[in-house]
Amino acid sequence: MTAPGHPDALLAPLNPAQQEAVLHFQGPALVVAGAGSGKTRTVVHRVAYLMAHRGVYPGEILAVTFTNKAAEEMKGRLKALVPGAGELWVATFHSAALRILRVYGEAIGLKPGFVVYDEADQEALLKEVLKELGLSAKPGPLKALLDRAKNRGEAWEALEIPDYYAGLPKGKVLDVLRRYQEALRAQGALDFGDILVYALRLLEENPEVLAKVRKRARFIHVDEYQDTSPVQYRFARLLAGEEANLMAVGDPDQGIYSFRAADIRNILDFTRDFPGARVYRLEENYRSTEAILRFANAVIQKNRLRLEKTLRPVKPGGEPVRVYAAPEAREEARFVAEEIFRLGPPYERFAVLYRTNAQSRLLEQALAAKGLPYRVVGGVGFFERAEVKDLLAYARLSLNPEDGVSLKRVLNTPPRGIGPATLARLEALAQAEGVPLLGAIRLGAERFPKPEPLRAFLALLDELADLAFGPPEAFFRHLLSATDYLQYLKEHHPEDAEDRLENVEELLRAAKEAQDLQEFLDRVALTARADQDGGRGVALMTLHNAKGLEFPVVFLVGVEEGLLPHQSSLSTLEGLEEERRLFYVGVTRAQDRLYLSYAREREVYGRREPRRMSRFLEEVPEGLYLPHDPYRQGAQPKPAPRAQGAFRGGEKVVHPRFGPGTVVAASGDEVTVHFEGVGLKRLSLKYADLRPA
DNA sequence: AGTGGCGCGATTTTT
DNA sequence: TCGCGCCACT
Repeated sequence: MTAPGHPDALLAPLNPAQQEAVLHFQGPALVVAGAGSGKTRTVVHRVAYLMAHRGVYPGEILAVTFTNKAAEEMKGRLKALVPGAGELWVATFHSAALRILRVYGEAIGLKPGFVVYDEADQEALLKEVLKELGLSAKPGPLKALLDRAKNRGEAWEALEIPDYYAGLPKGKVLDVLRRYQEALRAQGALDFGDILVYALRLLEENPEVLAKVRKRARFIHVDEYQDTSPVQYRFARLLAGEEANLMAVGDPDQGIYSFRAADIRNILDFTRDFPGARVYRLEENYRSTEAILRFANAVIQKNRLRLEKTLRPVKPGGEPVRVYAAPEAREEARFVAEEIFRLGPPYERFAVLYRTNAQSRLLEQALAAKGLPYRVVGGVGFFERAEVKDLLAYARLSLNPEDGVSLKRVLNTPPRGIGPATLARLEALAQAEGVPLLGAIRLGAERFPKPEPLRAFLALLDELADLAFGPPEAFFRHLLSATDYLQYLKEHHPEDAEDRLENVEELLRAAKEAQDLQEFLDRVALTARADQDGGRGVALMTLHNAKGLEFPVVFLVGVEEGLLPHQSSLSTLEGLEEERRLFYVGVTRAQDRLYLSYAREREVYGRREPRRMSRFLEEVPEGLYLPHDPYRQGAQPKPAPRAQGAFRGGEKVVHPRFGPGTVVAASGDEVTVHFEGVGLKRLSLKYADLRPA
């Protein structure tokens, strides 16, 4: 055993390739880390090593993760490993950028109370702009255009827009984009894309700010580097500066965010962009069994745009991958539920992965029908509930009275006699006087024949503004009582008032933990739907949300043409290859057991459509999986749980997870086995699928 | 001001 | 098939 202070303590648990990466000190480095190769572990140990043995202060280290959840996890692991880890800056690109903007944003003209608009707010504002310009077009495609421009850091003019887009001529499209951006600025609001664009501009235009931030980021790690967008790339590169103590970690085979302008060429070209970069390759896979890994390797091999690499299994053997062809989608879902029921608790070990959110419904129904507990990760999020959004809108408005989207949301919620007619008059007044909507309300409170509702509303806002800098919980408590909001919920949503009241309670609980309202709102804005998990039971999620996670048993459903690869991806090779990577990501989430399924018939928009097996599955050599026949398999209780006393001391056995081992002791249902490289494990024969070697 | 009926579009993925 | 927006009606 090595003393904790000794360098070896941080290296000992790692394989040689991981150790090399951990020992990397200065200059650029690329860690090509295959699925399940101990990527996070390596980064965590590298950070710890920098602190413990290279004299780097925690306050000089920045680690960028893909989600807030990943950031929390990394922080937790570091705290357990080294003292002083509390000072580390671990964040997503967006939260890091927002933090910079909160501190230094005034340098580029941002007002202190600026708000962050989420997708729904963004869409609401776009709709307003369209209405204002007298255009009828769908906000969706325009939003996609905005996102693309911002993620790439390009001006509108540089965008490739067809002559007609979203039903509008190109010139009008540009008008909308410009007007939208102007409206954001006027109300002191940033959308998601702006956060990075503004932060980048701030750093580019203000050398003294850049210098300060660089001091907090002398050593930078970027996780999931294959999914960085051009703006994120520039952000990281700018922070890294000449010294370029930048460690990029990722796997080109897992790049699945091109729709967010992520480009796997960022990782493929890393050594060109950062001359002299060292490359470390982690190809040993600790997660999946050999059977799963051989399947995964066969899948990804078909891609052309990639760096050649083959993951090597650490866990030999394993259950064969099973493929179930269901006659139709409901039966597919039933099969999943049945199989989970058969394998039994704990249910946290199961994940059901799918391409589109819409697929979750049948699965939820099937699981519920069997009484199995489940959680949908990243579905309609808590912070997207109407009642929660209402209360948050009041909060944003209290910090930033210019926020028109929030103002309109709460103006008549709960109803207080300021309906559509009044709103129209107010908007006309605002237009005529050239004042913001709130200003028009002030004027209206003087001039309108029925000013009381407006005056009462203004008085409410004043009260709330006074509380906006106090404890968030007190703010919300006052808001609830002043608006009689709970009563409003009970009256207007009698069917599900209980749920909604509970959500309000939950919001109050969350607010209690925040330091102030501003910090609370920022956190809410950047909390991904997938970040709020925590529940128990079978995990249901999209393939995108499954990135970075692992489960003992994985069901990947809807492995069929049109769904995976998705219909919309078929026109380009890049699109198709990204779908294949998505499939690969799903497959490599599985530790011990992997089930794939598809339906021969599925309802699409209420129409029954024939479907067929995904080309990705057809590409895989037949020997790498087993067709699953539920009428033979499912009828039997279990793949032979071994009878008690079936093993004797000294006997050689194989475990699907731990690999080969030797039985040390056996009594009744309990067996103690020594596994090579793992150590002693006590197993229950009822659950462990232990076999004679 | 609030409710109820009807028609149409939606589903790719999300920080 | 379903949820939302729009419109008409009370």
